[in-house]
Amino acid sequence: MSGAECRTLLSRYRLRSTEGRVRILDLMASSPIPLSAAQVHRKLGEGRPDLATIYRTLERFAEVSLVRALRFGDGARCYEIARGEHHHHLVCTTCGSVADLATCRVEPLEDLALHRYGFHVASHSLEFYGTCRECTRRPQ
Amino acid sequence: MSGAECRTLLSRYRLRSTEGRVRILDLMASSPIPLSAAQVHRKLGEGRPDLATIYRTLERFAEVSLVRALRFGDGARCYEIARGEHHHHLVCTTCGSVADLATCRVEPLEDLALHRYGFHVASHSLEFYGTCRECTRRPQ
DNA sequence: TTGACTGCAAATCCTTTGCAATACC
DNA sequence: GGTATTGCAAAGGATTTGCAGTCAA
Repeated sequence: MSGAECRTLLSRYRLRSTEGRVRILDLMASSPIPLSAAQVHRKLGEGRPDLATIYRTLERFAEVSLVRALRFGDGARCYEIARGEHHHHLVCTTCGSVADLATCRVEPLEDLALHRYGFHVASHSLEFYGTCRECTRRPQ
Repeated sequence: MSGAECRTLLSRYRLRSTEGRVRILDLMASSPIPLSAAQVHRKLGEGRPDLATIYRTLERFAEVSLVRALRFGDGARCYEIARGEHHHHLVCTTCGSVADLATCRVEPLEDLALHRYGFHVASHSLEFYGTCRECTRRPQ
């Protein structure tokens, strides 16, 4: 995503286009995997934007649904650019890779929750942990 | 669970039966909802066992599968006594209640992960967030 | 111009660790 | 008695906050 495209997108969401926000949005848009605030900070060179600003910015982006907040089993809060459909993740516990699993078939469980418990599901999180193809092939 | 029962259970798992462990196990066994280390500490009166000991103990219990570790969307690590089958949770974002949803039907997704991505699923986490029956009924 | 945004430093919260004292088996 | 376990204090990491200065609209 070019700088101009980032600025357009930001203004569409009524967010001020600062250089920091453009850099963060650009990075998020080009990252194949979800990133934590610390990872964004590292990838942007530890300089500015400030770590605190990165936290605030990612949170702001999540508020307007520019990004989606995730939380994996290790507790790290991560964000991914909110393109495409809601989906789940395949987290490799060996190499740390994260792949998207497009199809979502948890509706039957949501129906069960409603009919048996009277519980209205607003959202859910579903993540899989295991071993990716490459790590399965690779010896040890 | 009585003190004696706790001690029996602990020794069955080859864990020394200290007073602190008995109190923690007793509490976990009687709690209808998962508890964090801080919650255990509070419920046990802020005294002993020490908070650090509670962290170590819950982690130890999880190692031997006396409890299961969970992590909800807010990031708090919680533990629940490991009785019964693997299951998922209905977390009410209004009142904070947590109910168990017994049935688990995510195998089709695990099959998909394997066949389409070559990803071997070892475990998964699935939690639902929404509004429980009581909070739905209750005005505001 | 002015309110949104940022940097910096400090504060919070959650969790872990080192170590000497203690309690269990 | 020997070792696992504990308490206490301190360290560590992630995240938030206060505040004054800065910048986009």
